[in-house]
Amino acid sequence: MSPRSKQQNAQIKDDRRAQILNAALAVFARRGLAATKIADIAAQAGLSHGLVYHYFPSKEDIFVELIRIADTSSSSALLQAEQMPLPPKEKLHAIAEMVLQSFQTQSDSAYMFYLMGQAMMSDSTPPAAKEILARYGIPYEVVTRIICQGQAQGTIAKGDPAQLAMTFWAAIQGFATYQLVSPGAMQPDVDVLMRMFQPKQE
Amino acid sequence: MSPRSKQQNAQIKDDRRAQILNAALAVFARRGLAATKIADIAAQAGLSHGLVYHYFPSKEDIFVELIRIADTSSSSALLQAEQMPLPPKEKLHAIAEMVLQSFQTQSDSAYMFYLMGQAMMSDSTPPAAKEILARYGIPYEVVTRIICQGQAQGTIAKGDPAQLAMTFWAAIQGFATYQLVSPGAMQPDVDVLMRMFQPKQE
DNA sequence: ATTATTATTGACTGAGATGTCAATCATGAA
DNA sequence: TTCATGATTGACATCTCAGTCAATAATAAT
Repeated sequence: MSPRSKQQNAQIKDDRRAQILNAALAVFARRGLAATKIADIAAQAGLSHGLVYHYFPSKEDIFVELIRIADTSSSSALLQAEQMPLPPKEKLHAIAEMVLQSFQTQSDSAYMFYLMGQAMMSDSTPPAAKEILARYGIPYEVVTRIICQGQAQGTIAKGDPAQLAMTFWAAIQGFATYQLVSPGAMQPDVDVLMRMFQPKQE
Repeated sequence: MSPRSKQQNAQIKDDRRAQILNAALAVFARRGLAATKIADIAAQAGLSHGLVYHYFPSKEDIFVELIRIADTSSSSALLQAEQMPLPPKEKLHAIAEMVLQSFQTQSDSAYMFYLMGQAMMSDSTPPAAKEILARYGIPYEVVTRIICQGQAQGTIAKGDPAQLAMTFWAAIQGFATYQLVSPGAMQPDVDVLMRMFQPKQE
């Protein structure tokens, strides 16, 4: 009666969805949402453009899904990092290292980062994605909290914690961009970045 | 015989060109090249879309012209800054302040910065723009030179100067993005940025 | 083999954007 | 006023691409 089992079909579906999302991430990051044709995504994924519509209702929906994934995965990674049993300064160091490392090893990560930046900037970002991004603040908040703790114990420089956190992420955002422009050209040095938090020495 | 003098026509032409370029800069930065319709630029500039074609052969040509302007103006600003009679560290400080200040006062500047980043990243950047960008390295080289001088006299931390320069510009690139996402929300602190160059203290 | 089910394809349609162009408007010289 | 020049407009032809859909391929149960 049934040619393929439910499970088999579900498996194929999941595989194809992942395949399409992966292809779309690379193409979106490199061309931007508007410049990307469904045919580009299909080609990158190695299937017909009709099939893409079998799995996603539209180009925008793929984009929104990617933003959703980037949001949840980065938020959970940061919340998890916050739990590490380390003093504040070392925790920031570990976070920076983790993020920069991920830019090198899995290019997915730098793509995701860049995609978020793109989506936040652009007026042509789909509203559904804008909504997710409006709520997006976990990584920012985590870093702010850690900075506050470090300041309380004097291991991190004084100054508005939110501003320091913003500077931290702005620099990392810049690194992600750099990494995509010149892949593998130069590994940013975490220690240099961490000097931003160096308290005045007397 | 002549209804308007050559000069008057030249004046109008220059004005319109500038008007269109200004409008295009704002729209390109916010939407990206592909998502921008000629009609958007025309609307922003307050004229018909037909007229845009009277002044520029295509959307891409406008884009390339903007990249050319960004290239020459930023290069000359940096070369000029290099000539300031200041010790290396203070020179870097002055450059950072100049750039960050310009993000606040004339939003043109942040737009230009972001546009360059976008153009470097994107696969859909017109080849002519890519060529300009391939040669683009003056700001980078200037900062590298200043860092070398500072390292020679011990006022700037040791480490690969090119890498430090990259980190410097990556952070500033991040600030430009931040500034466009949340205009006026938070002024990045130049001193925080400058700590990246702080040599180890004993 | 047959068949039911679902994945997969690619020709097709319609929306919308680009780039063209004939007609119109604005201006200052004559 | 009239006229010549060039700026300016908006309707139009053309093209590209998003999204649809009827037809086909693949598969495993029967």
